[in-house]
Amino acid sequence: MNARSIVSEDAPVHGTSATPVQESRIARLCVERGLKMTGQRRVIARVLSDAEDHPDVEELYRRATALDSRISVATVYRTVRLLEEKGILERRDFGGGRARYEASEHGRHYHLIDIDTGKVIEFEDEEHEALMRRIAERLGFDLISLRMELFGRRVPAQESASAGKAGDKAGAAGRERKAPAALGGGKA
Amino acid sequence: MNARSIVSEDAPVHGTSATPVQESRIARLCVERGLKMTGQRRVIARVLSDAEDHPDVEELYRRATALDSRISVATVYRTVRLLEEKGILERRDFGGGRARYEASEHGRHYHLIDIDTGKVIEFEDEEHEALMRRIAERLGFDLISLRMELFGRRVPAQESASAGKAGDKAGAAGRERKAPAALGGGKA
DNA sequence: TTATGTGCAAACAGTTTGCCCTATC
DNA sequence: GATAGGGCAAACTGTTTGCACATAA
Repeated sequence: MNARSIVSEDAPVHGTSATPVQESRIARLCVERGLKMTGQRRVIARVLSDAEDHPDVEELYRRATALDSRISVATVYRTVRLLEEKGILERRDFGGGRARYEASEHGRHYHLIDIDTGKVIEFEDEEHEALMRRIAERLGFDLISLRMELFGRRVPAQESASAGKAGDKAGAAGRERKAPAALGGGKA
Repeated sequence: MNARSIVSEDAPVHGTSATPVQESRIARLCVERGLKMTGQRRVIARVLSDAEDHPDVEELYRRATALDSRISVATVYRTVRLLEEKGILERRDFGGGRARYEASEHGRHYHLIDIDTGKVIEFEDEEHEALMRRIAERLGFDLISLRMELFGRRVPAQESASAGKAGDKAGAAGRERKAPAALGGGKA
C-alpha cells in the first residue's frame, strides 16, 4: 500500500541519529501507556501507524525489517500481542489462517472482503451495532463485542457506487488449502 | 449435550450386525451425494447428526471413538473437510483457534457466544442478511457469504427473555492463550 | 477387482516460549 | 544497576499428507 512512504522514512527511527524523527502516532500511545520504548517497538509502531491496510505478522515483519534489520519475528509477535492487550491494536481474522492487525479507533467499521482478490473494503453502518445490541439484550446478554465480515464478489459491468476507503493486497480470503479456521457464514 | 443418546446407540453402527440401525440424517445425505460409505464415515455422520452443539474436531473424534474405536483423527479431519466441500457441513470459527462444525441448513442463523462460559446461543435475524446484501451492493459487490458472531456477557440479575435453542460446552471462546486467529470486533 | 478410504506418523504453518544476552529507565 | 525486552531456536497446536494396507462398490 504505502510501502513507499514507509521505506522513504528509512533513515533514523531506531538509532543514535541526528534529527529526532517525531514519534509515530502509535509510539506516542505506547509512551502514554507507560511502555518501555525500545528501538524495535518504535519501528513496529511506525509501521503500524503508517499502515493503511490490515497486515499480518509476516507483512509487519517484512516492513519492519526494511526499516531496521535487527528485529525478529518473535518480537513482532510479542509486540503485536502487547499492543492488542493495551487496546492500541485490534486483531482481525479474514480467513486464510493468519491474524491481521489494524490500529484501534479507526472508528467503528466493518470489512467486506473481495473473495477473488483478497482486497478488503471498509464500511460503516451506524445502526447495525445498535441493532445487534438489542438482539443480545433480548437474549439476556450485554453485547461486549461483535465480529462481522462480508465476503463478496465484484459485480462485473455497470458502474456502481463508491468503494470503501482502504484497499489491501495480502492473500485472498478464500479457502485454497491450509486455512485452519476461517470462512464462516452460509451462502447468504 | 446428548452424549447419552449417542453412546446408547453404541452397538451396531459399524459392522456386520443384525438390526440394520437406520442411517443417520447426514449419512443419508452422504449417500445421496454419492459418497462411498465406510464404517467410520457412518459413525462420524451419526455423531454429527446427533450433535446439537458446535463440536470441534477433537470433540467429534472423542464422540466418534466412543462409538467405534477404530477411527483416527486424520479421518475425522478428512471427513469433515469432505462434508464441508459437499455442503453438508458448515465450518465455524468462534475464536479459540479451532474450527467448529454444524450441519448445514439448520436454517439461517447467527451465534452469540457467552464470553464467560463459551456457551453458544443461536438466534435468527431475518432482516440482517438483506441489509448486508444492500450494503455490499452499494459498494459494488454481490454478497456471497457473511460471517457474524456476537460476544456477550450474561446480564446478572433480573429475569430476561428466553435463551436461544442450543447450548454448547466446548472451551470458552475468550482469549486465554494459544488462540491464533480469533476474536475480531471492537468494544462494540 | 479396482478405485477410494484409512491409520500412522511425519510434516507443516502460525504462533509461543525458555534461555541468556542486551538495552532502557 | 536492576528489570524488562529481544534474538534465537526449540516447542506447541491445529491441521494436512505420504505411504502401505484395507475395503466398499
